[in-house]
Amino acid sequence: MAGLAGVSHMTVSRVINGTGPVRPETRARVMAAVEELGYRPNSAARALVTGRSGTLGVVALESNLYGPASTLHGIENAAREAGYAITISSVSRPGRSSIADAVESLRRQAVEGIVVIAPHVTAGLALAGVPSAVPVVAVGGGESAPVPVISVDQYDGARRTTEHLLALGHRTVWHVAGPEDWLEALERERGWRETLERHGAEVPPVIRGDWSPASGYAAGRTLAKKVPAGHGGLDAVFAANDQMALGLLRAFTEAGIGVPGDVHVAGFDDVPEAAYFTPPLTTVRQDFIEVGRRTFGLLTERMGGGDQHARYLVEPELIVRESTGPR
Amino acid sequence: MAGLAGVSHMTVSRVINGTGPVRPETRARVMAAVEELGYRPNSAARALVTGRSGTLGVVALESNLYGPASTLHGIENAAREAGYAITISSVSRPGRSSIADAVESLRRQAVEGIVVIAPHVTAGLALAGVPSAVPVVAVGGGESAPVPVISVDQYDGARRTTEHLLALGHRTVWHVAGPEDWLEALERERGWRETLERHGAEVPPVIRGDWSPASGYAAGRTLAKKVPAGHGGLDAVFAANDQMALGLLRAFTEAGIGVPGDVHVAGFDDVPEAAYFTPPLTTVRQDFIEVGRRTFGLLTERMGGGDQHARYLVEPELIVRESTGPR
DNA sequence: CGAGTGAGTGTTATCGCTAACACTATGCGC
DNA sequence: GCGCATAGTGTTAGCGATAACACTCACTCG
Repeated sequence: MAGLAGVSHMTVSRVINGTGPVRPETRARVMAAVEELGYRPNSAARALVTGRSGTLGVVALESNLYGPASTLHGIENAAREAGYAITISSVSRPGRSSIADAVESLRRQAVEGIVVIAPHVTAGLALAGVPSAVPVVAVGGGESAPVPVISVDQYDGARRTTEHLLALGHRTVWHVAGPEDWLEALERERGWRETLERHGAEVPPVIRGDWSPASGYAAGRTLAKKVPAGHGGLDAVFAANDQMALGLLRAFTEAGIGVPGDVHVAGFDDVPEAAYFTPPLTTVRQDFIEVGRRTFGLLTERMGGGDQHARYLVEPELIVRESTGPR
Repeated sequence: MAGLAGVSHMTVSRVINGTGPVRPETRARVMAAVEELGYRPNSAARALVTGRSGTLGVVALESNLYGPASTLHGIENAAREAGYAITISSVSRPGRSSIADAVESLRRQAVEGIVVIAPHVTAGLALAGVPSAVPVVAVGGGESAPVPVISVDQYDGARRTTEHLLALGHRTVWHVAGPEDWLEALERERGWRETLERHGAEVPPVIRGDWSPASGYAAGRTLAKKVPAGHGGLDAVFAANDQMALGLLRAFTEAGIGVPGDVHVAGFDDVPEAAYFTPPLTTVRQDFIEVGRRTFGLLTERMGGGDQHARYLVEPELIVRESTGPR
């Protein structure tokens, strides 16, 4: 390689990295040789000597859930723009040890920083146990995590939705919550509960689902059976995500309960399908691109020695559609 | 490190990799030192000397589309089980050059093999232009690609669906296709068309969407306007994915056309929501875990010098639900 | 009982690159 | 015309690991 261009390997390095002065004609000769030989610098050797791998690690949940998956895309985007490669360590079942394992395996990959997409309550604990020679930031992670955290303001999204439903004149709002071990589920539930309390509305018992349409469907059947629709009975239901809202809609349809005629329903996430449900679903949109950008920003800051306890909240947006429309 | 354990660095290497004989007590001393120092072998150094990075690259589409995203999970799974790390190079807009770029950037990362999730017609071309010092396999890629290809048998899925609809007594079946530059869309369309022809049914003009619910909705409005429902008019519609089918359902509902009462509708993908659409959707399920496993298998085979032109088809499964149920 | 064997460990070279410094030629200021 | 800066290039060392081989024992075997 250096031979073909008639220069030392050092000059090749300079040309490729754009470091140091090189005479234009020399540069051209080197480039030509690079082209001819299809030369590609060995990233391992470079990483070895510079101590920088140019790679970020992401611990992600292996699921198609809209939120986590979109967050991942947002981060990928930001990292790619900044010239970082991304290696993914996905976790099929989140938990203390699996997250710790994933982080460990990324550290072995010599990543320069780690993003943990950790919507679980256990994630904070897991991160607490991780020695952090490598900078770590969490997305949607626990308050208690000893690392910077970026989240969408789930509480506020739930507050807005609940207030929207109350403003429609309902006595109260039922809630189909997500799993107890998901922070987002807890935050949404808290936002809903405290909003009801603040408005002096009765707080009905929570019905818990697992994010799946099936669990929403089950919740819908329970509600349809237990609570007579309308007239101060079942007026409004806020589901913690759109998939469960879909299950609700299905159950209500089967039970002959009309939406929005008899009941108002709202979801959370604004999946692409939500606008085409029957009826189109009122829901909460989260800006995952922004989340990704912020996350990456915090990570680079952290790599530069920034604050361990930074917190950043992204505001969500309420999207009103027919499912909470006029009757 | 070696000092603390009172051995040479070579013995440490042997303990960590389990190569060569080491006396149990020596091993224990080394392990203790590793533990105490939190020592982690430097992967760059190892990669440099062994020439193996332990990393696979995946070129993926940056989208939440169910198929590609699930395929990615399937591959991650298989790779993780085999102890490979995964680095992702995602492509926001697929095309010849962007795919070539992504492959290039992965090669610079010194990955040992590359999987291209390439549902585009251009992907085959892009791969043709890639010098393959690194083994490459494609998922859902073009027939013409000069690399091994794993796909779900889209043609067969479409055939089964179309035959199912014809068996319900319809004169013909309309088709809402995916974008022309997606191979899967073309295969599904071909399966539909040829099945109609084989049964001597008239082939209505294709309505083309872009996978989105919005495009399905637009298609539904067009159909509802142009073709009177039932009685040898609009009887059955096969949408190339579930999201578009959802749009169809929405449009039909708005137009007062009942499903399955007036029209039968089928989709493709079996997204988790499909069973909870109104009505629950008949669709085609693809086994992405199997696809991932096969893909990884072909890749390792290829890394060992296997056939360049291997092809593997995974059979899909028709899931019948209410949307093509009794009227 | 000497040679051979294999377990257990150390020594050295090397992977491909960049950092650091060394060297040469050219141009500039005074 | 002499020193001195600077452009442009080369030389050398070393990143942290493994491969390959060398070495030392202890033990077996004929």
